[in-house]
Amino acid sequence: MEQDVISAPASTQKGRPREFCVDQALASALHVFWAKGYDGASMTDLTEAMGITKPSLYAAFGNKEALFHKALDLYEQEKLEYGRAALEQPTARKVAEHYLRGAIEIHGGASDPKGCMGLISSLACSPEAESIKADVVRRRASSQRLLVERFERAKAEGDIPAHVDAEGLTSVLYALLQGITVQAGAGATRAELERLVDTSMMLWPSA
Amino acid sequence: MEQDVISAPASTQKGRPREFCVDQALASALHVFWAKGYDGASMTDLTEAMGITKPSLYAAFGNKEALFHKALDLYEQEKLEYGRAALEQPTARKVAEHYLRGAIEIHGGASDPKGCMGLISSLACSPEAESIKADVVRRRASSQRLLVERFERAKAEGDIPAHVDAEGLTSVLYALLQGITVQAGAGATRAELERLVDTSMMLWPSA
DNA sequence: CAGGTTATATACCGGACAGTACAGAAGGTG
DNA sequence: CACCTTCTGTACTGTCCGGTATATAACCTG
Repeated sequence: MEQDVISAPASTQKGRPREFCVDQALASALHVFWAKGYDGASMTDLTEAMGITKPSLYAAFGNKEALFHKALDLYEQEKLEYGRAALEQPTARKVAEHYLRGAIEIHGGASDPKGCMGLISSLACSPEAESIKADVVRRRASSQRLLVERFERAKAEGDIPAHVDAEGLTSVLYALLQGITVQAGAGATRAELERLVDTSMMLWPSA
Repeated sequence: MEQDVISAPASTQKGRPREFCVDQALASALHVFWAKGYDGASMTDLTEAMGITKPSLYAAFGNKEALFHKALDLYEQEKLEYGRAALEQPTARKVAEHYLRGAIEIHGGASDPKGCMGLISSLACSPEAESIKADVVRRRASSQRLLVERFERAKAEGDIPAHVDAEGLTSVLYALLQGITVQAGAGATRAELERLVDTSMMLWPSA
């Protein structure tokens, strides 16, 4: 099996062509998972939003869990871009501010569902969704590690006081981030979220 | 109906006496809702933990939603005590620290489930659980208002700088609180949570 | 055209869900 | 004792869940 190793001659499709766009269907699925969480999103919710039937979904994506992981990949690539961009800001203060303002834009915006897809899907925790939670926690830990390293560098560069704990500061920033997504999901207005961020930045340690 | 208005003479029980303690059953239900959230807790989970059968549960508590609201009452009274106690601390800094350390104790402790029952139950959001979410949000808003008033007083008393936004500061403190419960639920150790709080307190505005 | 391959739609599977009908058991009161 | 009331356990309802068997439709190659 899997032996189209070398000389597949641009293999023209065989059999009936698919009638929907996989990427577009995945984007629709992402929207449903984001709004309802993994457990809350039923196969009926998903197929209706994606505009396909269940057998088509299973043929294209495997099963509900595999679909979720692919949707989470897309979410991380497209929607959590601001987190990667934040790391490249010149100072720790600007890193933090970029994170927090980005969170308002993405998790409190008007076009997409409110809140954080990962948080929503990992807090509920049906027994079967334990691997979902584990995936989310693992991804969060890896991006959190990057932030710790960024703050260590900031200490070395002097834009964070030497007595500050880089890991503690990262946990604080993530807590603020999580609080923003929670409050956005609970119906906080954009103005309220901005006051949260403004006040956070006022507390941020100055060089 | 309901006409035991005046002269019920200490009405001795009529009919077969109940074989379980309602308060104890409610405490068991609280534990299940706390661990699994409203949607995640099935009637089977609840009846098994409470040690009673379904008809007994329905007779004593009404239905699943009514049981949840009663469990949430108990949760607020017993487990969120630290929030009320915090308001009585002499300075704003001590109010905040009491809140955050209390959160570690309750939401990151070893005896009870990790995380916040309200947050877990309100983020999932099945269509039917919308009233659950509304209840949690309403309770949160009312306790948040008390905190704003406490910080306004602190500004008047001078232990918060005058330029600080009391509502913003309250949102920040709640965000930290929510972050603590999220991270506790995701498996953070007590030491990690304490570093989070230590760092938060270092950022807290000094008089 | 026939034959192979892949996608589609309908209709179904066993299981779990919240909630309940019913019969019997346990207590009072005459 | 009979009688009424309330609780208890068993067994059931209808609905929704994730996942699939089956038959047919659409495309290729020969």
